[in-house]
Formats: sequence, structure tokens, C-alpha cells
Amino acid sequence: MFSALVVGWFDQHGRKDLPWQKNTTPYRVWVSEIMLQQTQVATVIPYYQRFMKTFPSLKKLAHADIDQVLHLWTGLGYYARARNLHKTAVLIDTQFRGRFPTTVTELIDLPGIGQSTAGAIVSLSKGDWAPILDGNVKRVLARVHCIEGWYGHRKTADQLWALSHCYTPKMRTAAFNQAMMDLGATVCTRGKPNCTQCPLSAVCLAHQTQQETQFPQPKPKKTIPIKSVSMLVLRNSQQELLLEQRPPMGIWGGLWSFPEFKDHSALQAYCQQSPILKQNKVKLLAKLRHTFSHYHLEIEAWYLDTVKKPNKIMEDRQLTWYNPKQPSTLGLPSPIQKLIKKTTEEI
DNA sequence: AAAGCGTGGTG
DNA sequence: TCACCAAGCTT
Repeated sequence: MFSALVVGWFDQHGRKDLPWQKNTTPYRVWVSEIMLQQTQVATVIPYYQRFMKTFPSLKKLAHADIDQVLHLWTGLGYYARARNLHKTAVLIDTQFRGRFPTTVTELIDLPGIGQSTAGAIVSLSKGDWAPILDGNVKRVLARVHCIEGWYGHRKTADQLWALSHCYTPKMRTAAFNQAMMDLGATVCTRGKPNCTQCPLSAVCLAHQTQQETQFPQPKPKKTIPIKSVSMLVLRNSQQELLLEQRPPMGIWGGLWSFPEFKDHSALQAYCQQSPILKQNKVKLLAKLRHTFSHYHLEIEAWYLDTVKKPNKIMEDRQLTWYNPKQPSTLGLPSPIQKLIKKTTEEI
């Protein structure tokens, strides 16, 4: 009954023309599911198109340079997704002889693939039975059954998984899963759910009691801290900018950024002790605030012209000259990309 | 369990 | 301007 309502709605109103809904190979579905983690469809589409054009097959991705993968991920965020995608491609290419695993059990052992992503890959690409539980499905199910609590809590998540497990039909699993996500994204939205268009309104407990927006219960809110950093924008006579590769772990892992100091005086001290930098004074290029999910970052960017490349700034960090006119294929954090643009326009 | 991990859109 | 949050996974 439940699934018939959902699948019936899908046949009439579901989305069937998204880029990853054509030629639904496990590889293509996998890439789309990773990009779609915590990221909306409209944001993903251009990234997905570029990615598939560059890496049309798992083999191509496995043989690619990680810098090129991160380059195509620039601006999309959660860069561990890109690193895991590449790592997994290499793993499948070498350990699985290029055969993409097609069971949930095998898939969840791979880096970056959890229960829901594994279920999506299996159902959407093979049509096999597997439940999913992404943000959309959580919202729909939490409303239909008035599930209390935030789904970051184990108990709440377990209840929702149990519901997804029960409702997911053996037949037309792919249509059902896709429909549940579409429903959450287009009808059962967070702020103003469009219950008149919903195939589940007759069986939805939240709707019957007019408590649609009471569910799901929001994440307990916390005030996030403010951190600050000073960045050194060094430019050589060919208008190239000095970038430093960030360590693999932590924020912006593996991406290229300007050399960082804890504040302006630490940056100043570095320049003073450097024979090739000490004659000139740094000038303020920009102050900007960048917000992550877990903290605000106040960035001061100071620029300086130099004739020579400093041999090192931080221990074990690669340095490279970046030419904005002929950009290299490497990953850049979003605010760094903005700062680079600013240098080409203003200095 | 709770925190780390991005970014752009929205009201 | 700012809080909130969207197709989660890892530690």
C-alpha cells in the first residue's frame, strides 16, 4: 500500500532526467551518490558533468592524479569525499580487478560508502533490494510516523531505519527509493511541506495532526567558535602566487592554500627573518570571514612581492607557484579561489 | 555519542 | 548580517 502510493506518485511526478539517471552503471551512480552527500542536486549537477567528462570510467579515475580529482572537487566541499572516491577507485581497480562490488556488505567496507550510500548504489544501479535513509527519506518517515528526537541520536536513527526497511518493496525498489528522495526534496520539504501534492497525506500522522513542521526534530544547536588566521600572499615577477599544500588530514586536507600563520605578527616575524623577504613591508589584501559547519574563520590576507621563492615555510609542506592565467589542476579551498581572483583584479 | 568535515542558498 | 541547513561518513 505505502510503496504503491509512492511508486505511483513517482511514475507521474518523480524526476527521471537527472544526469546520473541516464546509463545507471554502478560507477556513475556511486559518483553521484558521493557528490550528493550533504549537497543539493542543483549544486552537484555541473560538478557531476565535468567529473564524468574527465573520468568516464572507474579505470580513468583510478589512474588519475589525486590533485586532478581535488581540482574537479574545488568548491564542492567535504574534500574527504574526493580523496575517498579516488582511494576506492584504486582499490577496486587493483583488488577487485576492476569489478565494481554490487552488494551492500561489500560496498560499506569501501572508504566513503556508508549504509545509505551502499543501499542507493545497489538499488539504483542494479535494481536490487536495499533500503536507504538519506535526509529526505528521514524527513518523510519522521513525519509519516511522528518520530520523536533528532536523527543524530541512535534510537531515532534506528527507528527510521526500521521503517525504511519495512516499507522498501521487493519490486521496483529503485523507483521507490528514488521517489522517497524526490518526495523529500520537492514535496515534503523542511519549511513549508506541500501536503496537498503528497501521495502520503492520507497515511501521514504528522499531517493528520497538523504537526508537519514539528518533525523531524532539529539538531540541538550550539554556538560555533570563531578562529582567525593570517595568510601570506607572495607574488613573483611573473604574477604567480605561492601556494602551500595542506596536510592530508584536517580541514581542506590535500588542497593548496596560502601559507598560514596564527596572526599578523607571526606572519611579520617570518618575513623579517627571511633574507629575501625582509626588505619589503606586507600590505593588507583582504579581510574575510569564511564559515564552516563547525566554526567561523576570520582570514586576513597579506601580500608581498618577491624575487625568489622561499625554500620552505612549514616543515614537510610542498610549495608551488600558481599562475592564475594558466591555472594548474589542483584543489583550492573556496575562499582561496576568491582571494586569487582578487589578486588578479586588484594588484 | 559527539565532533570533524564545506559550501552556497535562503529567509 | 546571520543562523540554519541540504541526497552522510568517519573517528
